[in-house]
Amino acid sequence: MSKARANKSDTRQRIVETAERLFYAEGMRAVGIDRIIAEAEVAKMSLYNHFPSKDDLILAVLQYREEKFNGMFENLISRHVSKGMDRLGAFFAALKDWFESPGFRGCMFINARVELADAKHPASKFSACHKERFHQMLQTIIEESAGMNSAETVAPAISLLVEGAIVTAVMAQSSESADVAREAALALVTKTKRK
Amino acid sequence: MSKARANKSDTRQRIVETAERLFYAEGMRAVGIDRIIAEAEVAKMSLYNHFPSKDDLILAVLQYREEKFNGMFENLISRHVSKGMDRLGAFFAALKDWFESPGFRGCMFINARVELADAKHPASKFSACHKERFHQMLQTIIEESAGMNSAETVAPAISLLVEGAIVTAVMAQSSESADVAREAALALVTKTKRK
DNA sequence: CACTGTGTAGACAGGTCTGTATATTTGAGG
DNA sequence: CCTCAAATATACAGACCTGTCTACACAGTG
Repeated sequence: MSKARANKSDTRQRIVETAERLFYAEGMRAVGIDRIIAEAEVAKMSLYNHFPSKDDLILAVLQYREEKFNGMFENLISRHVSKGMDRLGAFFAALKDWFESPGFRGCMFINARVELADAKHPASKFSACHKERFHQMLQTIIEESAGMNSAETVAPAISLLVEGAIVTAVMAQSSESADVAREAALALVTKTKRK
Repeated sequence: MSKARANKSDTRQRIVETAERLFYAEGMRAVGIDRIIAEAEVAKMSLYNHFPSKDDLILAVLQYREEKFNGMFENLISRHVSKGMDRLGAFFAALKDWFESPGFRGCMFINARVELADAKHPASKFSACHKERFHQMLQTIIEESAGMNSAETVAPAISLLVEGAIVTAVMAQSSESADVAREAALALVTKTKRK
């Protein structure tokens, strides 16, 4: 009693959540297994029973991160939408919220791709796929503001603006790139519509 | 004789160039000192005589990288300019050339910032400064195509497009983001001029 | 010639890393 | 109550990492 032993397998979940937090904050190469099990309060063998290797854990962490990030981001967007903002404006407002959130250190999937270096690593491939899904989500939002046809032409450019804003927010340690991206995106949308 | 002993200190230069090549290709955490001295054909003590620690070497490598990159990029731009292209168009053509160059793995300064994680690390600070200088250089080019006044307003947006194109080129392993960025940049310039 | 500065070769210390092995404890279901 | 799956604690192997130390080779200069 009282030791609050892990019931069934929230152990796995605790490992993934702890690793996600540490990997995002300090990088996947910088954080070792011993550190993860210490902070997750889990035995090393428990980790290796759930994940054959650190690479497997990394992949699982990114999968978890995608779900968590999507949920968080949709949440931020709806909050702005419910205040009367259109969805594209709400997207950029959410982007800025994210940049200003404590512990912000850029896009974890970009970071993973950079840190792992190897494009063939499963986690690199997953990160590339995440970006495709993210840009698809953004395109859907753009369609509401720009219409189906013009969205197809401006969406790739706006995706670049967003990726650039993320990177620049990290490099310059400032969230103002979100505003620059929003203004440019709106300019592109109105220009395309007018055509 | 004949061993082709290092005359004076091209030793230091050989260390920096080797480290730059390895760091860019595989990451600064992934490449160890032993690997660098082996490929540079240099004794470990020679390295530690020139650089007190690996962090110092990293900083020196980034300084070297900036000069090398600037030279390479200016070179690519002039080649396109001499074929009759305007400087802004030449910039994006050079960007695409870079993306398609063998061994391309994104912006080394972004990569350094991501890998080091610590914003206060000297190499992180240097990387942030490099980005400022790079964007300033880009703004100067934009001024030629858009005029002084409108350049000030569009340059930050075009910088985001360029950063986004770099990241996307890595993630998608494709150079087409350079074309998307160019088209969007031209659209922003013409729209701003018209106003 | 002797001195000095630079590079070389290689061993080594001390830490950290991933992953394994072992032996034990715990809790839930039949 | 007994069994079995899952978690625990801990030690350990073997690799790799940064950085130091020592002893030596060589070239140029006074």
